[in-house]
Amino acid sequence: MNFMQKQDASSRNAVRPGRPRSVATQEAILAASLRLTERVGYAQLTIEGIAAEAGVGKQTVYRWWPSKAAVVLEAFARDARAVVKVRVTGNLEIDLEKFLIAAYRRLTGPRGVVFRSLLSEALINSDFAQQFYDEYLQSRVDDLKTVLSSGANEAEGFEVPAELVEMIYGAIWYRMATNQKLTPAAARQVAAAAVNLLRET
Amino acid sequence: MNFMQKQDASSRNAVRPGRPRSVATQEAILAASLRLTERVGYAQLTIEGIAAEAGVGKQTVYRWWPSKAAVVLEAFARDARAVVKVRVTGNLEIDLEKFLIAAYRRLTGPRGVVFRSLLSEALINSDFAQQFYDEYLQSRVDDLKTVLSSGANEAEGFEVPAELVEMIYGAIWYRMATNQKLTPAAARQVAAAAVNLLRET
Amino acid sequence: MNFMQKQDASSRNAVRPGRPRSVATQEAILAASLRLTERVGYAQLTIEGIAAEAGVGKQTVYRWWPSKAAVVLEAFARDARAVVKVRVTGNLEIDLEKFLIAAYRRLTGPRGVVFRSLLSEALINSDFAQQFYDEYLQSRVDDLKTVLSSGANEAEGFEVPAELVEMIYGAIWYRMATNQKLTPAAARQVAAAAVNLLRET
Amino acid sequence: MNFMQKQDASSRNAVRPGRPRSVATQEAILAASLRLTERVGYAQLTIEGIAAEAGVGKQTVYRWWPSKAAVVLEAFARDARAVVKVRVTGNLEIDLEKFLIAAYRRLTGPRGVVFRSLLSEALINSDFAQQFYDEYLQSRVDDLKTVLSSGANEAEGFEVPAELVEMIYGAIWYRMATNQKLTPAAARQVAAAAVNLLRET
DNA sequence: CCATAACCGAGACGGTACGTCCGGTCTTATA
DNA sequence: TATAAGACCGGACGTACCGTCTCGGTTATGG
Repeated sequence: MNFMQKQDASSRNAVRPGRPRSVATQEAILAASLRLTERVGYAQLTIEGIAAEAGVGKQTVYRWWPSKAAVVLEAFARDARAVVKVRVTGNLEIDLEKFLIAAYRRLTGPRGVVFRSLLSEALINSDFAQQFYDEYLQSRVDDLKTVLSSGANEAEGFEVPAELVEMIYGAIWYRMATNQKLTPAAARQVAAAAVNLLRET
Repeated sequence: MNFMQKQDASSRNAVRPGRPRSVATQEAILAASLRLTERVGYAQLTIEGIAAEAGVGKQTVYRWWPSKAAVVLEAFARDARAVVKVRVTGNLEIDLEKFLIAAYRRLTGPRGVVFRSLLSEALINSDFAQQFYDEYLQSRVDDLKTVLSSGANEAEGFEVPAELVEMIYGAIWYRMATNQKLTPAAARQVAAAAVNLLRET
Repeated sequence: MNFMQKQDASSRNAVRPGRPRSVATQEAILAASLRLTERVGYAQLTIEGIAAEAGVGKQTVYRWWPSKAAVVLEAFARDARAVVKVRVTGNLEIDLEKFLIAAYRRLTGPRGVVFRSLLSEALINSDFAQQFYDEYLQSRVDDLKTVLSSGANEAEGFEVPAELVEMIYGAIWYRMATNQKLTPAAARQVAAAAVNLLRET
Repeated sequence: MNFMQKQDASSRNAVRPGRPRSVATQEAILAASLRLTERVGYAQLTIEGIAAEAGVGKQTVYRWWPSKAAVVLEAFARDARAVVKVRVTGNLEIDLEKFLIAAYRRLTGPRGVVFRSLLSEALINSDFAQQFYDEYLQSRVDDLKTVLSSGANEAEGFEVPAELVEMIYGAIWYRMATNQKLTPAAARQVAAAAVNLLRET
């Protein structure tokens, strides 16, 4: 769960001597990392800056996270857990379109900047890519698969083809890296294509 | 064309006073930037390192490129121009599969590291995203469209749907950012899905 | 006192949060600056070189001193405080001659190189000239005045004429800037002239 | 004579093939070096700046002078040759006072900045110290000796004591390096002291 | 009158140091 | 033991000049 942090939950939750970890401080750091990423951009984001923004010592950040990417990932994933929702009605066309439009919209605006930052890091740091997948992307993939397989509930043991997920989410990332807006229209086109592909199978 | 450089082609080609730019130096820098990116990774790549590797003064790098991303992009794009080829036989299934397998293979191995670096930068720097598209990606998109539209030559004025390109190339980028190998099998699955979608239209 | 440093004594001696300044580091820097000035000369002296010689980060030098001149002045003045001594017997001729011969000798040899450096800087930087006077020269002027006025103790309220000090010390600086050795003979001649002038008054 | 320049007069005056040295350029460089020294100070003076100010290529400066100190010295000495004058009436008190007041005044104002620069350089560069003496100071010393010995014309073979020159000019340099104004009053006091010393002998 | 040669402006080049920023570690006092 | 503060060593930033070089072009002498 907390493998992004230097000490995992089990050892932290055990009763230990000394002053306990400050939850308020931890949350100040996570909030500051989101705020700063959105304000100045990931390249300009520094651990020093996060600490200052959170009103915290640098050491305190280093004690719990190994890098700025780890801090931002935890902050982003925690935020997503509270936000992302899946509704399935049984009508694949409508469900998928709604799901994708929501996803495209979520990634427009401030949080999109943070997401691009994480994706950017994942591309050049394979350890982080794994953490990014486990901490955040896995859940989104599960969400998508839930939607995609809801229309195929008659066929037991149906498995969503991997390349379909790759192509649907990949299409978002393509637009992100090519300066194109994540419009509802774009979402709709991808949704329609995905439905076509799924019917084919 | 050369807008990645601080001075564009027209003014550089004009007869100007002073010692002319050294071609050997320029090529040493570009070669060094590829070599170093592959060796130490983009995050560890520094202008200072490029200069040292090329046996060149730092200022000389700064004189012609504004950032490490710009150097690497020019080196990568120049290299790609010499390497990427498109063959069209008229058989869409086979042509597309061959095209994608070649693309997947090219992005495995050293050059893939460089490509990820550029993609990584494009995600957090929209100016660079534009340059990346203009200098490199545009051509790849044209290549793909050439292949995709070759099977539809009967229908005049046929236009490849934008989301198709997004989904095909996006699928590659998805695998890149999630630590998955770019296998020929993965390429084949995407190719097959793309053919299905194209037949549908 | 410590106005050569970026933070003055009062605020530094107060209990402040954070890791305190390292005395060992400070002394390594001062020692290195003398060593290097004597070895390579003031023009070739660099902050970078001082830091390297002291085994210290560049920033640590910049944190406490604003320029190489300031470092060298503090090192030189601190050293002088431990070395310069005045003996007064009441016999003006002998006292002055001894005093000047000692001064001439001290400024021959390695420390002379450092002194010339400071003088050189003072001539083209009037802020530094003030600091040089306050931190170092003032004491030497007092020493000289002590010697000069010791023979005139009968006359209460006797004041050494300013131009006398200027001419005595100026004679040293003249020889320094004209490649002439600071010989005991030269010291003796100036001492004799000074005694004559003083008797006249 | 011209040993400050890289090529001496004999070889330059000899008839040689090729385009001859441009006098206008040479004078533009000398004038620019004085102007810039007075404007920005010796520490901020650069060969590059001199070339730009003179509207000249850097190489042209380096072709004729080995360092910025050499340029400034030639410019300053040439200027002084046209300015400094000695008048001797036979009245030592008055002659010396007038001579020193003029010297003090000359070194106040812009040219004083240049003189301090040369003195500053001479203190840390003994080769330059020699050139400074030969090119400029020697003449001033001769001037001073002319004045000092004019009152002693009855005594044949009279030699001005070296330490007297050192003390008189040294007194000026002392004031320069200690941020004190070169006032006529200061000149008068030194003149009076010098006369006393001379009468003594 | 044209070849040869040196000069000149411009500016690229390999370097060195600048003064700053930040990374990651450490050492204080305090909680 | 955690924390805020901040000093520490180290490495890279992007810039300024150094002194050298290589262009096109200019101005002399001499064959």
